Amino acid sequence: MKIATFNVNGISSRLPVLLRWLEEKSPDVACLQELKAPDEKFPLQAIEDAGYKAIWHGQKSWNGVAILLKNDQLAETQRGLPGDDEDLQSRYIEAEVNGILIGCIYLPNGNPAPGPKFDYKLKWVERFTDYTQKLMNSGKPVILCGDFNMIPTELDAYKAERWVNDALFRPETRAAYQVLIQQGWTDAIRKLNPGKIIYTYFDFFRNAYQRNAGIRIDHFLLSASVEQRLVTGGVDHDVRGWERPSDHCPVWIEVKD
DNA sequence: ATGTCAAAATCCTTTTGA
Repeated sequence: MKIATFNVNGISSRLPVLLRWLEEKSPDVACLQELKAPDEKFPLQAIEDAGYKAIWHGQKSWNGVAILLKNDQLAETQRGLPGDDEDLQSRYIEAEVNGILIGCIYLPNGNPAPGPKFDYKLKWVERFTDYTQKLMNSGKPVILCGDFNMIPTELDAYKAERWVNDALFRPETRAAYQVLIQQGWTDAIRKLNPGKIIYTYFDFFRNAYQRNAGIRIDHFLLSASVEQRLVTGGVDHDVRGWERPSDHCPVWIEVKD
């Protein structure tokens, strides 16, 4: 089973890229982030025409997440991150596929930092970490994937020293990432490529993609039983070079059935 | 400090978030 994550950066404006990517790479499961569209604007017909069923949690202008499954209906297990009824931002959706819980995450960016957005990010991660501990304790096979907006280590940023004051790489963010990982999750892409420079995001400024000046913020975190089934994985780097692309590359893994 | 992109509001330019 091939599972992918892709921050599409606006599902309406990037629909041609999304459809071409589904056609060319044909993941079984696709977790999408930053739909930037309300529920009623989700392009269900185009996605069904491409051979996928979908669940989605939209939001006007910002955020929004979805999970697509090839040829089959999805069994949704969670919509919205639990733990705060006042948080209305659409940043989490989860489904069970072939016995694996798949959580699709769009973690807050948090810039500018410090400030209220950074405070929200740290609170969100804390709430997320409470929830993922429950998932871990359940003993089920779990995959957490998406745009984490967290640069794990210096290896994961071009000129990391320039990111130290950014919400994606501040000490508080890295510490929160470590707390999460230490619950027992495996960073699949790093596990497959120890020591290798891999980027999943290239901003639109200053030809970042052409200069390979990126960061690695789109992740797959696996519970132990899924890690044992991990076959391979990668980054669809070329997609970032397509016409009118997202600023993120799709990332994917394959696990044994 | 800068840069790009797309969408919404301030409404055909400017502001915003990323």
